[in-house]
Amino acid sequence: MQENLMSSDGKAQTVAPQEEINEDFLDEGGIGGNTRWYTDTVTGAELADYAPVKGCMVIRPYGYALWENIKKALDDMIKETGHSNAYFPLFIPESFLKKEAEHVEGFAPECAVVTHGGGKKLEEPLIVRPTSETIINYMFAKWVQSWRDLPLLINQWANVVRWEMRTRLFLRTAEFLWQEGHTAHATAEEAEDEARTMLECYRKLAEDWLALPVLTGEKTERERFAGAVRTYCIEAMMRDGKALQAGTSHFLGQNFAKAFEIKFQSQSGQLEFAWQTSWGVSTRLIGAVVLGHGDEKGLILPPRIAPIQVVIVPIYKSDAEKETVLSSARSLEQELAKAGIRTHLDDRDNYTPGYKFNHWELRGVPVRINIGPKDISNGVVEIARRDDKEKMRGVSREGLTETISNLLETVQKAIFERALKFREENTVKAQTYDELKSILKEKSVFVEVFWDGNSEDEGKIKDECKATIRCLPFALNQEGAPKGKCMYTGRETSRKAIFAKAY
RNA sequence: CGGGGCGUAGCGCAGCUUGGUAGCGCGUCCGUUUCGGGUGCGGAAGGCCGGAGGUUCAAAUCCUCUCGCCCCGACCA
Repeated sequence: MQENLMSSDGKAQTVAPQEEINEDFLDEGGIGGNTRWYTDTVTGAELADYAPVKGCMVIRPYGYALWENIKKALDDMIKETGHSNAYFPLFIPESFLKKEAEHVEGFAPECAVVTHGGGKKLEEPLIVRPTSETIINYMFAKWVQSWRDLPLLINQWANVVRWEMRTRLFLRTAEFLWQEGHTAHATAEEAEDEARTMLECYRKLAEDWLALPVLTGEKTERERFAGAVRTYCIEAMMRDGKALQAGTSHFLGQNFAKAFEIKFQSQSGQLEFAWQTSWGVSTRLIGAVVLGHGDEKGLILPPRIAPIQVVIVPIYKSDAEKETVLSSARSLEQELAKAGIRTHLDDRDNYTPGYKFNHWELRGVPVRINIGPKDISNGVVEIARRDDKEKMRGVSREGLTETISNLLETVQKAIFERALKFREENTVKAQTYDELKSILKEKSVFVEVFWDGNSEDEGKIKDECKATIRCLPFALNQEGAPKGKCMYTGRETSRKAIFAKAY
């Protein structure tokens, strides 16, 4: 915080503790270097607060508004691609989870189990859903008889619970909000297409709305969803060079269909198991926005999802000035709101303008308009951008709505470009394992390598470098991609992987 | 589960070594002054010192036991 004063005893005195965030942000690239910054920013900006239950958080109104905007954007895409929303229960019979071998192995350790209800011990314990494949597929089996019932395209917005050892606000909490899509298809090809289509929705959500460039690709066996045949993902780079998985889409093959007997009679009269997918993104996306764009002053929100896109700060001295300025500010506020711009007028009279500047910067509001007596007499306003801290004085009040709405677009693009440039500058290639090791020892980056190793090799590398294969990017694994030597095994391969430290 | 840290006013902390019944900053409330980058001044409210035992004339402080949270590792969206 730039306003920290050093008192005589050398202790930092904070001017406004509740607004404070740490400065050690980008300098500490290494693991956990910005932990404090992250927590302070999330709580300081009032996105979330710690709940009385370990690992749980309260999503505060400002954070929830952000989630609602993200949710709306994605929900529209989910519906445009033909899916319907539904809701399945929180409780799942324990026996359901056990039906798919890999699935139970993957999730059992982190499940919360309800053993009592109504003062009595339950005959069969209930699992609090960690994900809903089992209960949804149980229902699918009842609903699917014929090829005419397919495809079945369902999505639900829900909360899920995973008993995590180590939690962090938004990034990993015991309970989180998400969307989980579950579909059943007549053919493998169709299910595969579905998985890819939804991954593409996630890419658009991340890039067009959250302004976060992502790598799309496939997970290796080691990182695959428990019960899936193939797992696809979008991976984003945070401002400290670490990777964050921002969404996943799974081709489930017939694994769950067989476990839950989702069978249909095909056009040729054969009884066949359905082919399935599932896909999800969560409130973790909020963490991605915070860590993907934030700076030493706090959040930087992409205009398209920002709960408040424009904040107006009135400046005045006397009561007479106050009247004039506020009435001008109010009419400006209405003008912008009418144009569909999410605008807030900060007319609190118990805070000074300087205080408000910092307040809204911490909260990441993309554009601020300062309006004072001098501006009014000149028919102008002052505009300040959050992303590059640029100030534009004397901007004509005439046509301001259009100016602002263009500016919001500009900012949206600018922060995407900034994030993209950052990722490109922090992506390097390695030819050998030694190279990989020394690169990752230096700093957190994406490392592109030829890869022909197996899960065991991957495990060893994780132990030694703390880094994992984030994905096998589609872009680097196209038909006819060049061949090279696997950095680990030395075998010739055309497969390329991205290694990185991850959240 | 292992390692580390912390529980004292709404928030951030001091006090604990050397026991004597609690203090600072910010915030809050009232008044006044200010307002173009975290205004200044004056006044006020607010705390069974995480919990339970013990030692003592006396415990925030010493001892034992507990509970909780945060951070770091093993698991994960």
